[in-house]
Amino acid sequence: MDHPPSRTPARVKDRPTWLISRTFARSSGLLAAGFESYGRGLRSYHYRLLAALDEWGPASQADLGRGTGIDRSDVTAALAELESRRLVERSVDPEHRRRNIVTITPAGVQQLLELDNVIDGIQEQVLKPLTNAQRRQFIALMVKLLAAEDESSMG
Amino acid sequence: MDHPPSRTPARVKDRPTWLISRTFARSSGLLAAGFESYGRGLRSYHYRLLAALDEWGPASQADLGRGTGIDRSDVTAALAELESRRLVERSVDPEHRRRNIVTITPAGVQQLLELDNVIDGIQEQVLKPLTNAQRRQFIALMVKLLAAEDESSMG
DNA sequence: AGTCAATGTTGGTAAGACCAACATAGCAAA
DNA sequence: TTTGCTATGTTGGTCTTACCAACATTGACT
Repeated sequence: MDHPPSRTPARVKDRPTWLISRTFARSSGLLAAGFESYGRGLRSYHYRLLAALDEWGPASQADLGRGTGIDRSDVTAALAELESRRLVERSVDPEHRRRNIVTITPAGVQQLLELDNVIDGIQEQVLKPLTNAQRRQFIALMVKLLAAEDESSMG
Repeated sequence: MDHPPSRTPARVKDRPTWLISRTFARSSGLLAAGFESYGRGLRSYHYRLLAALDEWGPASQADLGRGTGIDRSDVTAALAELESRRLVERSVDPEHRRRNIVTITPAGVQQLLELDNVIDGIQEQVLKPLTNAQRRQFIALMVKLLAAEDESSMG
């Protein structure tokens, strides 16, 4: 899943960028293991797309891409896989025949709920070393760290 | 560099694993931009290897791999690039002719110092939204989060 | 001497995040 | 209305990080 260094150079090991990358490696390793075991071959793109469809209702592929931050071409590929598993349906928008309307199916909703459970369990594993107060702090700090990004992407 | 989602599904956006992945995207984006502008074509593998050589002295490729957490095959490739830039030298270990002894050159040390400056500047950019106290908290929380991993990799 | 582990190398894979180019569809300005 | 721009979905790439498998060679242990 991940080969952590056994010592790590001193100039590297306390730098925030390094800690962030190790934290990400740990988190994404656990996530990958979870998808591997319980995700039926789906990955994070699929999960994000199912979640977006469930929460925002039917949407075009371009809108899904913009909403989830996934590139149009990757949306196409991921939706093809979801469609082949009958988790979503694609139909041509009658008002704009170039556009597809993507809808989540009942089976897709079911799959999404299962993935929700798996992913919730992984949050717990990732944060296990922290107390509840520390978890809240950690989350709040990341939200603050990312607020600038959100603002800039609004414009 | 990174296409942040414009909305992000609710079930995704507050999960720690998501925040961690966005934080990493931001951090590694800034890092990549820094390497792009000032790194003369080097990337993080090169930096980690130079740092390891500078701090621990000459080492075999296998030791470098274990010490830095970089796979043997990736060490080979990265060292070849460093060698072609005369930032490291490789010579056969007389006591074990299968093994290479890798040494950082003065030019390599020089390059490492330049990269140090670039990377230090990026720490500042990454943490900019946080106060000093928050930065310390954030770092401490990640260290705690990763402590378990370090223990397990010792055994 | 024979087996086994370590070393460096080649070549491959996978996910995530990108980009360029294309045909088609609709819109808007000329 | 024709021309030109933009949006859409699709195909087919690239790149980085992180892996794994296989191989010949080398040395060490039995």
